[in-house]
Amino acid sequence: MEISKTYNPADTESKWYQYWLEHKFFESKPDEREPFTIVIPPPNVTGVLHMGHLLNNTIQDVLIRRARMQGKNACWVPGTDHAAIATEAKVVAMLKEKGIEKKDISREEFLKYAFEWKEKYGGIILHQLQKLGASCDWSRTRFTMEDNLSEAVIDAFVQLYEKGLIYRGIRMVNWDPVGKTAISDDEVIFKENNGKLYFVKYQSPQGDYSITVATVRPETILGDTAVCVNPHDERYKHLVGKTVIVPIINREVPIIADEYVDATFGTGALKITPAHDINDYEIGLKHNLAVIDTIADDGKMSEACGVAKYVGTDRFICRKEIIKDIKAAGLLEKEEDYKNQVGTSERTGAIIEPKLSLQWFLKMQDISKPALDNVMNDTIQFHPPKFKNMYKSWMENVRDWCLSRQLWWGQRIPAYYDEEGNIIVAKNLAEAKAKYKTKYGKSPLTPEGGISLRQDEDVLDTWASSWLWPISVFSPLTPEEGKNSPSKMEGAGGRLPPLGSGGKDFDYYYPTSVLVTGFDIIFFWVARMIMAGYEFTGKLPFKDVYFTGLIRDRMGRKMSKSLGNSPEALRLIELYSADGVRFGLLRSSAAGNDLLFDTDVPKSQKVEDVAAFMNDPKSHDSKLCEQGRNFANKIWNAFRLLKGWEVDNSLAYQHATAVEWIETKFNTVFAEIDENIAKYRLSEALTDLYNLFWDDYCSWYLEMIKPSPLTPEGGTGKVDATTYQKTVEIFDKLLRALHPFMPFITEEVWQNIQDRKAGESICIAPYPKAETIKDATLVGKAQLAFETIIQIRNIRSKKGLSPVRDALALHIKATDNSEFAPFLPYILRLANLTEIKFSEEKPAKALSFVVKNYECFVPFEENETEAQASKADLQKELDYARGFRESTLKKLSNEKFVANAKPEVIENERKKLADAEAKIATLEEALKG
RNA sequence: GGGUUUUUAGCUCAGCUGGUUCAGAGCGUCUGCCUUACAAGCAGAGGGUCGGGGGUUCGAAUCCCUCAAAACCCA
Repeated sequence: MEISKTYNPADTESKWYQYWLEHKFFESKPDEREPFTIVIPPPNVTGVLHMGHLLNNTIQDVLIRRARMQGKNACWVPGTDHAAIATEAKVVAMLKEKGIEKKDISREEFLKYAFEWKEKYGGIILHQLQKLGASCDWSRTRFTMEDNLSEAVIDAFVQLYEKGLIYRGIRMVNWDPVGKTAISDDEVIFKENNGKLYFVKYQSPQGDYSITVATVRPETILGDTAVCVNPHDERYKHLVGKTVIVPIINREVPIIADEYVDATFGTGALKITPAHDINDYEIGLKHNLAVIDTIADDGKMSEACGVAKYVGTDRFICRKEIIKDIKAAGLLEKEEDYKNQVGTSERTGAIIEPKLSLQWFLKMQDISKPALDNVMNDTIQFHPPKFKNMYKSWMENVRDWCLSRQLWWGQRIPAYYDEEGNIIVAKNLAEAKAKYKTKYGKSPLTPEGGISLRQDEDVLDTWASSWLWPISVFSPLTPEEGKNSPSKMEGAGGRLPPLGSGGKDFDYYYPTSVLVTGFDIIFFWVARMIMAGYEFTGKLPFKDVYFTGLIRDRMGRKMSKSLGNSPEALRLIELYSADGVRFGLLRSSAAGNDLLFDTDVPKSQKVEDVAAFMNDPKSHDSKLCEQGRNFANKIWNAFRLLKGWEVDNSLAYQHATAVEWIETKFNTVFAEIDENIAKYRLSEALTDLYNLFWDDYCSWYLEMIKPSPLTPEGGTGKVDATTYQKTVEIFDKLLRALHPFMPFITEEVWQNIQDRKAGESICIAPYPKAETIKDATLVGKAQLAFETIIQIRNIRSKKGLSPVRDALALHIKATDNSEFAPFLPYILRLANLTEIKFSEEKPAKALSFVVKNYECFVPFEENETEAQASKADLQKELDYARGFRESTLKKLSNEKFVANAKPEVIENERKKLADAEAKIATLEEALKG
């Protein structure tokens, strides 16, 4: 059968993925083996696969595939999160297209649409992961809004409330006026903004004095309830305690003094708007100021702003209007350009309005304690450890977590209110009623006899689902299983039952082995999962956390939708194959370090430029991925080569030396690879494998043993059976070692390089182990042979000789050939020599070079200039060797060095000195002639 | 403003407990090859006194101090 000259990944990849699924290689059930568990960082259900997912999931796949091959019970749980704000926004937009307004339909109807939307689009990203080769157990796919997982979220809320850790209160929150919901501090992204600083004059009631304040938000003037100065500010001391009139609304407010005010900023006088600035709010509390909320939920001015013509105007339009009016009133002193940081919503991009609102909060003080301690003492290990610092500073200053969101898509807060506003927190209405009765001694009835309990309208933050993910994904799939679970009965760690989970899966898989995620969600998610782990199970959720860096474009910018600078993941896979893309990403990403991806970027962020970029076939060219694709092709061709050989059983075993050398090399390098993976240095491990396969196995080993074509000079064109079998064995081992990194090409070749039984697969074949090395001197001897070969090739290159046609001879000045002996046939062959002669004589006309301490000659007629040049090369080498000898000598003659350095270091120096001296002698000898 | 990190070849980055097998890799560059596995390839070559300065040490890309530049996190 003719085998294609280049590897065609597209068909191969889908074929083998299908095969893996059919044979259920990725499915895991608890058994007696050691588990190795990873839960996927659930991608957003609205999302499509982006570069970050590609990197992150490739890493997880490498770890899980390796564990599976090592015989562990590998379980990788996939799933998605419900992404409250993002999904709700998508569903609202979809409804709008259908002509339906959210406000016109009921909560139940909305949720029906939302689930329909999720069914239709929510699985896209998981499907895309399959293209990447992700070996998830798809039968375990979970979703944060499904019943079991939702139940866990509600359980958690009730438990925490009962422990007194959850409270409801009016607090300043980050209000997203587009999403019309509160969001957490972590979801606010600060962006630089070119604004203006307005200097506005506030006059006294009688007009006998005035004070000028500087503000970037003049529209909030309407909510001002004080002007504040620094108590030490001499300019204003005499005014403290007096009042001024707020422009436009003519409200009389006090001038107060507070250390908070920076006297050097602006005019040193600060207007105080407690309803719309967190710092002003704090000052307001301290000084008992009134709070006037002048901006409505949608970001437009509310009735409370007190000026009829502004009501209903957007806050930014109002800003312009009000400045006009202030100017007209002669109260605007000046305006200056000013750069400041403006908070925007991560999900909707809207500018955040700090706003007072009634929300549910989780007290973080106590719950964060074990989560901090167990990371600092390395019970949970961060890779790389530098992220411990960042984690520590956040955890030590952690603020209470605003849990509620003013949305419908999410788990509805299980809090119930009666007519007087009493609160009952319970899993469901029935339990709430029962609890109510116990607490108040009566049923919560309305005067008409109906049930008066009304459930909170809000839902919980999505992270309140995600933080339970490593626990809740192992919840029983059927209620029956849950009932019989010992954990469910007794509770893990002697605590409360683990949140609607428990069961044999939980007991077996939890804690999970490792979490792989981007460091950008270290606070959102990682920290909270650790908290939840200790709080609800008494155990850590995972032992290791591997943080990936961010993927940036070639200009160093973060890849983002708005910049349009992110290549399409699936297109990259089409262009370079999944193996190629995996290779490209892994090869260049050290743990925790950002990765500059090398595809092109759009000319600008204009829609048409981004579109042109996406349509340009060259826009997705990537050298990184190309290298991966080329590597797959190299493997493919090594396979073709081996397949093309004819085995002759009558031949004796010819290549014992080469085989033993490559085995030694494999074992040496593989020990390093193992160590690198254990330390999560996947990039280094892959580089080692790449070099081992390409340089050692293909470029040296295969060239050594390749049967010479059938020729009159004695080439047989055939290989002996033992060599062939050993060569295939090593190839097989290399494929297995590489499989976790490049699953498809390795499966394809592995299946065809030897006969396989039906249902076999490389993904469950044993992972290689480094074996003990038989002859350690072999690597050194091979090195000597290779250097000799390179020198001769170099001569050919310099003299413009053909590597094939112009055969050369080699004379080595030595009588003892033992160091060369095992590799002589290979030197002869790979350097294309007619003979190798050992003798003390040196030929009259020859080019010379020195390897180790052997003087070598290639008989050759050269003219005077060439001869001079060759001499100069030798002289250069001699100078270097002498310098080298000097530095070693200096060390060894230094008493302090001999006294202080480790014995093996000294020994090594002695050896270096001896080598250098031998080399110098040889070089001097060579130069004499 | 507080904190963390980074600065090594033209570009992007490795370099783990200090010791010339440690000054590396890939890409790019240059030279020569369609040598019957592979031009997605083969064989060679050039290129850096490891940001500046100081210190510790027998010895520093590696540890310490300082300056400069950059990035990120928090406020």
